[in-house]
Amino acid sequence: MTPDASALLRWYDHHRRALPWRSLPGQRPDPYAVWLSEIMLQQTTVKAVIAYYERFLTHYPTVQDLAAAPLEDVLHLWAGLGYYARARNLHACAKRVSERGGFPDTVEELLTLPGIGAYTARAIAAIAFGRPVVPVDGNVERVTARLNAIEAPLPASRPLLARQAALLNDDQVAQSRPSDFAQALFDLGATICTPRSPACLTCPWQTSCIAHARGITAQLPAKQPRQARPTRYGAHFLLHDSSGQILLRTRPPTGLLGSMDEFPGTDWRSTPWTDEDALTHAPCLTDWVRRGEIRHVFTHFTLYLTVYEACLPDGHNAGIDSSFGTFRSAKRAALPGVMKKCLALTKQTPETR
DNA sequence: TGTCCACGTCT
DNA sequence: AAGACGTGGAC
Repeated sequence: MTPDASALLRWYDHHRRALPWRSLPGQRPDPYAVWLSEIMLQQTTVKAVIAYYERFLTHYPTVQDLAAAPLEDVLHLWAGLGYYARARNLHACAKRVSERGGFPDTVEELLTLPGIGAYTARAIAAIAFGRPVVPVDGNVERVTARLNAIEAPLPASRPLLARQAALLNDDQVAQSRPSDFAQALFDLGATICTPRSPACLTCPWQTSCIAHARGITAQLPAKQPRQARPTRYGAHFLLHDSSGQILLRTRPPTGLLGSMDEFPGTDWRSTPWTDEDALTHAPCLTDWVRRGEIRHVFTHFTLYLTVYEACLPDGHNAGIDSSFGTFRSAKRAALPGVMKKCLALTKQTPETR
């Protein structure tokens, strides 16, 4: 049976989270703000997003401002948030939206924009434009799996979960407040129906939850075990010049860390490097100091990097091949988290960064 | 230390 | 259409 949308909305009216991209009750939301927040929230927690969201809005108050900015600047602002294809798509999407004079207000049209898929199209349509659709994110999947006690493991159960989630909308009350209903589902998943130890005692849908009745809430949704993450190894070289700049290069525009900056280094292979072996890939022959090792976990592999550092005496930077990059300010670079970890191992003082 | 969260989109 | 794609925090 369909759970009671009224009960959820009553709960939401009292317990909604105050988030920077949420307009006050009764206020019309800014589609730009909704879109920006939804792109940032893909695969990323609210806590991590808030500071980035505020900085983006300060730098680019409108979608036209964002569209007019160089991609470099956008990537610099995004650096550290991860999944950098989102930033590249964000910029491309801003240009499209700016050209067409605003965001489209239907799921179908939203789906044609870069970086907007099934979830985000529905989230924007519901939250910004009041379309009666249910965006299905990880929260909603979890709520749905529990409400219906769906024991089949993800990802195979995904289509079924999406169909069940759509049924939540078979309720006049839900359809009368699509924006609040969608956000109420997110908040329920984030604060009550949490992955571990859900707070069923205070859940507005407790009485219609089959998993709760059966006592299997914490085990749902079931997941297919993931395969082990392989390990890779590399070495990177942090070379300072006499003016406090550092040797940096920009990665290729697609693929892993696409268009982001990095310190020159070896490739990332499945066997460790010896110092001797790694140093043959250094940008120049000099007194390299081994600063240590960092560990970084990507989605599909774990990476160990050895970090070497050296300072180039005056007037020696001309001898470095351009394939190793150029001397630039690390502060202004678009450094992904893994490169920031390398930088943190160096001996330089914070103000030189 | 290692596992999970974390579907979200694109190719 | 299965795999690529980051990060940080909870436990």
